[in-house]
Amino acid sequence: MVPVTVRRQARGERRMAELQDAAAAVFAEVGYEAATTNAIAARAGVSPGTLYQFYANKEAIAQALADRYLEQLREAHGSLTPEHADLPLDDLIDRMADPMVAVNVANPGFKALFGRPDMPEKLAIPTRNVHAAVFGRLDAVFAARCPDLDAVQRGRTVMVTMQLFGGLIPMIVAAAPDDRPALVVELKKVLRGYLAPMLGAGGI
Amino acid sequence: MVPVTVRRQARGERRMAELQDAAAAVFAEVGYEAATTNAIAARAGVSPGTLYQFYANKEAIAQALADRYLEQLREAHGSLTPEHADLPLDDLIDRMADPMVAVNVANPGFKALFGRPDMPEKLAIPTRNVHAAVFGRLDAVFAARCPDLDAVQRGRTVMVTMQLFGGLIPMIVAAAPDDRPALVVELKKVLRGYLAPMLGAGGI
DNA sequence: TGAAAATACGAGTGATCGCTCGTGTTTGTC
DNA sequence: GACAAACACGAGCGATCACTCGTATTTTCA
Repeated sequence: MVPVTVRRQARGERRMAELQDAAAAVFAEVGYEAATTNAIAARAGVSPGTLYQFYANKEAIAQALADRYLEQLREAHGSLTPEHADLPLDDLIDRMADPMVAVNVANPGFKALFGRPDMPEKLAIPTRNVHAAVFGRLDAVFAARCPDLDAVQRGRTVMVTMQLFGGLIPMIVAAAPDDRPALVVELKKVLRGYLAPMLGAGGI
Repeated sequence: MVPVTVRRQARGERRMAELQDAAAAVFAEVGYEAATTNAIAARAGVSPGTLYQFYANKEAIAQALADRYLEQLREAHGSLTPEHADLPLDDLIDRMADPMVAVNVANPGFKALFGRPDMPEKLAIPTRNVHAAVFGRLDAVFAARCPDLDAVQRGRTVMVTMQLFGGLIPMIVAAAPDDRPALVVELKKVLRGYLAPMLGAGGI
């Protein structure tokens, strides 16, 4: 029952968004594997059959969610381009960290989709897209800031930087809202301590 | 079919170890959720019924594995105590990082058991034990090194340090063996960059 | 207005998987 | 050698869950 091409009505578009919201909520609560498609449909106030009217299978919903996340990240990172490479390191770190934290806090469901050690292969594809997009951005900025750094070491640095986010952001998201600012400060300390020797003072 | 007290024979002890090995292998390959008890039994060259002769359920095997991990970590961290608090920071970092990396590389199955965002509640218990053990060790060392640091900030520092391991070690384990040394260097750069301002030069 | 397309329903199906149980085999003890 | 306890087997039970399908309703558009 996978409609190859369907002329969606406005109602259909709305349902798809509602189903994505429901999926995000359920994923956030019980994780991806334990989330049942029937629970997602129920959460959206819809029958199981209706869910499958719009999404071919469970993975397809997760992919839609991952794409939405990618979009949000792209927007949020709009102020992080090679042109900003000469800003003081603290500013650069703010422009990396703050949107990342904001998007993750606003979308608790996504922690269930990313950074999982064991993911169905199909889900790994949108995950890699997000990864690649972030990697590309950081790599471009680092390259602009340090043209002399060789590509291999730069790649390692970008990879490690991304893993630092991957390691610390779940902690920040899981923390009580009152505790988050202090943890964000720690995140930035980590980034500054790691990046300062390589990216130098830059700008100022 | 849960034997409350059983006089294990040598054969039984051997089987239990074989089942733990098989579980570690299967967990490493497909992750915890996707691992079937029948697959674990088959991997150990044993029938499903035999598996349940020794372990009450799937969680119980995971717990046994987690306990084994905790034991290995304890041994590996033997040279990290408050008495070593005055060593140069680089030495201290070596004593934290090297055993951590070694144990994780030697036990690829455990990455499926720890650092998961969504874990069955029962499995969270041995996970917390490991967490608490590592936390206690680091906290004691940091406290000995910086008696003036207030407990709240020290706790945050320990927590962040642990998350740094949690974020970077999977990357190191997943990397080709030839690439690992360079990544361990990066891990230590991260730790040094973050901890140096707080833990100071110490010792030397 | 009427028919086609899109949306919606929800009981049901097939497959999977954790776990059991009746039965047979090996090991330890007297 | 005899008896009990531990070990081992593997077909299959019960529950869960992704997904289907026949049918009913709403929307679109000529």
